[in-house]
Amino acid sequence: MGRSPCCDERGVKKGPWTQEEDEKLIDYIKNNGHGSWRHLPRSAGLNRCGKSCRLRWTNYLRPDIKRGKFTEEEEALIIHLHSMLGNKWSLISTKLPGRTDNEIKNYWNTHLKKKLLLMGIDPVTHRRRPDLELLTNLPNLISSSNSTGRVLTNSWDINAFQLQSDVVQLAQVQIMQSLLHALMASSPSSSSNSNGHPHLNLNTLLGSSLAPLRNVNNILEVNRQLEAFLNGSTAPVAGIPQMAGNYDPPQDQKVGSETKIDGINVGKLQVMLNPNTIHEINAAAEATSVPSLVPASPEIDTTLFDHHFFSSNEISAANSAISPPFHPCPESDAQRLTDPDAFDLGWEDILE
DNA sequence: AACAAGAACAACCGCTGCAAC
DNA sequence: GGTTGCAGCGGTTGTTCTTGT
Repeated sequence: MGRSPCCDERGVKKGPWTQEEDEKLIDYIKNNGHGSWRHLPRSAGLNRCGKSCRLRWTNYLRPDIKRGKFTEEEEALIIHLHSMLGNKWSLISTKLPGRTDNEIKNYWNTHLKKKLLLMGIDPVTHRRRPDLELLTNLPNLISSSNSTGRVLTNSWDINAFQLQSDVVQLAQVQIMQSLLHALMASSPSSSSNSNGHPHLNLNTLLGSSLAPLRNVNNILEVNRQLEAFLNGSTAPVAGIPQMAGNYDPPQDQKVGSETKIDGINVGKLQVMLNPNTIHEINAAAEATSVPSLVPASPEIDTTLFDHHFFSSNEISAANSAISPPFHPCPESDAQRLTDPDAFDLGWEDILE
């Protein structure tokens, strides 16, 4: 039943196009039009599938294609249109003459997405995300926190890091809060992943009954537990349930040298606190508790469609094309947060 | 100069919607 | 109404280029 994909044809060439192939295709279409893409390759003397010919023509060989860098105006327009349409690249490309959907899609994925993230804007929702802002600045924050050139050792060695700014501390507190708040929503899970690597399940580590971290004291305890965990020590800390299972890190992963799990320097994640600012941080942390979850994609609202760019017909067509509309929360994500089996985070996951 | 890592880009793959039969 | 063929779309992958060490 069904048809075989055109590209299943045996002996059909794949991969980059040669100049000779390009010329053949251009000549043929100039003289005959593309007609049926399926039959074009044979007629044009090309050993390619029709789909490949169509893609090559529409994305690169068409005479009306505009090459070169995107202008700032085009960038702004893409962002604007994406905020209204989502990943409807073909629709977006109709508003950028000479640009193909593929080109816009690639440009979005390689440039614009990162640009928005750096601005602290969620590229999916186009809303401001304070947590993202902080996370994307994490490398800078960490490097500034490590600017003294020494390896972080004792998190409660309060006087050890005088150069660390309060801003960095607050950022780290917020990051930890965000991460842990999410982790708290899950139940404990196994202590190793499918690769057999030990996994640091913070929920297990802290105990599921622990209230969400809302003040620095709790974060200090987390930090203490982390170090105990990394040192292979399971000595309980007052008020915090003992973690299940032991993790004995290799000698070169002990805290005090380069503390690593799966090659990632987790020591850098530790939260340093200056006692002089504890009260301020506490207050700030309280005020900047974990932002409420933002839907993975916004609900589409046709009233937002800019009539400067779209006719009424296009608006209704776009609206029907976006089917189903944006999902408030992907099921997989929701499951990740509630299903104890599905929720098995390693540091790589967290850092990602 | 050599190599590795990351970025950018081109092309492919699988799916969907639509029209013809 | 079901099947088939086709074009188009969006996600993903593979290759090439660039930059840093």
